[in-house]
Amino acid sequence: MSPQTITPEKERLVAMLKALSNPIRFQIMEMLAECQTCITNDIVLQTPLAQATISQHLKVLREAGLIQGTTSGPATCYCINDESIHWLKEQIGQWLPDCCHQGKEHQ
Amino acid sequence: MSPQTITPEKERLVAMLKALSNPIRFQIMEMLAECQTCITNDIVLQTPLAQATISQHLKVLREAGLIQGTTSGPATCYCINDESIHWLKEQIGQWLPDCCHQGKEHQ
DNA sequence: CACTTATATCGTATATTTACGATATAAAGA
DNA sequence: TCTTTATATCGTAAATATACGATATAAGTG
Repeated sequence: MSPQTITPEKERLVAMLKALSNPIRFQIMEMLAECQTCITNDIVLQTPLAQATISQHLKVLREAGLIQGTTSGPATCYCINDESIHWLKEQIGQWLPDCCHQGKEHQ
Repeated sequence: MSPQTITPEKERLVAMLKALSNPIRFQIMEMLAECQTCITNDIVLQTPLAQATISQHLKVLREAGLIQGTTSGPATCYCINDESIHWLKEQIGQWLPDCCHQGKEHQ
């Protein structure tokens, strides 16, 4: 299989990168990493954006598998999907192994 | 400094992720990793897209610092910017250190 | 049962991205 | 110099992404 063949794994990776490539969503991930679990409104209050906008961004992150939401009363508790972050790091770590002398002159 | 503060480093990282979050551009990176150096037309021939479109994608990758282009006669030779890939891997590897038990139960 | 709180979704306006044909530029060969 | 080859850029159309107000839903509270 040619290196540039599109596999479901690569599709998943590109979808994750797309979700993370928006500055607001990237920050939401960092907020969630810091607070462990927080509800939509906690995030809304930490940004200048409208609730509807944040809810939409959370949906994108959820659909990329990067976060999980569980209903708790009227609120939704969001937290990072640790497995997906681990998978992402592994994929990026292994990506383009030939091109950048990894683990040789660096680290 | 709060974890979710936007630093120039984070901006650079998000810009790289954005450039990589397009399937065509992701594939171009893999093509370049395989062939080491190739000209625009080599890439055009490996995709169903028009030359103008590929040239535009190459510009995005170049502006994100992910690839470098050097003029060689009428052609432009592109290659991956190894330093930037190394930096990207390092950043992702260090990202969200608290959230995903990295290096403990896995690897 | 109102009322508050928290959220998701709908409809929509605007901005950005993506793709392409046409065209300009630049180098090399006949 | 004319032609070919390789590329970048311009203008533009179509598709997506982004943001917001309005609204619907759902769970508690008095």
